Amino acid sequence: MGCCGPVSVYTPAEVVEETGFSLDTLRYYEKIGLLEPVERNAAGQRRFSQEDVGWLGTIRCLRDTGMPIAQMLRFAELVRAGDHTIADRIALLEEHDRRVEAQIGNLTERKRYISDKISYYRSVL
Amino acid sequence: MGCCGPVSVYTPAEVVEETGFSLDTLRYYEKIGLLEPVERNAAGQRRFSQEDVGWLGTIRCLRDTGMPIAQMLRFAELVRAGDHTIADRIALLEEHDRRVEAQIGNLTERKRYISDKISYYRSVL
DNA sequence: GGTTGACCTGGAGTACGCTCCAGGTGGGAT
DNA sequence: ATCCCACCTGGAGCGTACTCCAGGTCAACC
Repeated sequence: MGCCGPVSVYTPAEVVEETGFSLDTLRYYEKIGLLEPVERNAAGQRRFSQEDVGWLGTIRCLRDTGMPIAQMLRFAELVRAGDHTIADRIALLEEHDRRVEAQIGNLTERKRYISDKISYYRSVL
Repeated sequence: MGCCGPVSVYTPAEVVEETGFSLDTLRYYEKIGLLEPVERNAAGQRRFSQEDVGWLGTIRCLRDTGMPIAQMLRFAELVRAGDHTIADRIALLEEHDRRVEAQIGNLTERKRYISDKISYYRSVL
């Protein structure tokens, strides 16, 4: 924020708490470049920025909707490359959005089959 | 069916076509017991029954809604064990049904976040 | 009756996404 | 000062669900 205010910084434990990712997963994400190299304190321990935590929120959303890591990596690269990639980011997210929609449709349909099966079993009892 | 009519029988290729599972997957499912030992012709080649194909349809539905193989195996065992397991089958399917519902809810919520992100990016362009 | 292609088996390998471990350092409360 | 616990690294291991392969057999059509 300002030049003098305390910039919010998170310890690994805090980020685990806030994002729901395990510490191992956070290190893994950093290792593969899904997370940019995280700041360290004098002892070499990670100190995550507010921005890191926000980005992890995005990651969480994409992961939970089934985006493979490889594609998240591509998205991360677009984000890092700057504003001229915004159209590409939109394209990527729109494609993903369509896949999520398809997933929801699929699940909804399959759920009907399961419910029917349950009804059938109930009728047999 | 009758004692003399042709019982419908499917070659591996036909089952692949109808179920969308690969031949390797079908063999794998048989190996782990998700499919009961499939009938063979004189040469040892599989000849799937109508029942097998129907069961594979159920498997497809459960798989596509994210049921792990271990749980499908438990379900398969219940089915094989006979009618006295129907209450257990209902319980299993109901629990799965709730998970599917939760999945749909989750996806729907996440999808909103993604759509919002797209809108944001659009507004920036 | 010869060729092509579907199918067979057992077992190894792959892809993905973490998760765990050993061995070690540093911070911070008492 | 001491102790404990969080954290560090590099690398190995794991769980899930297939997928592929080599080497071989049979069927079916020309």
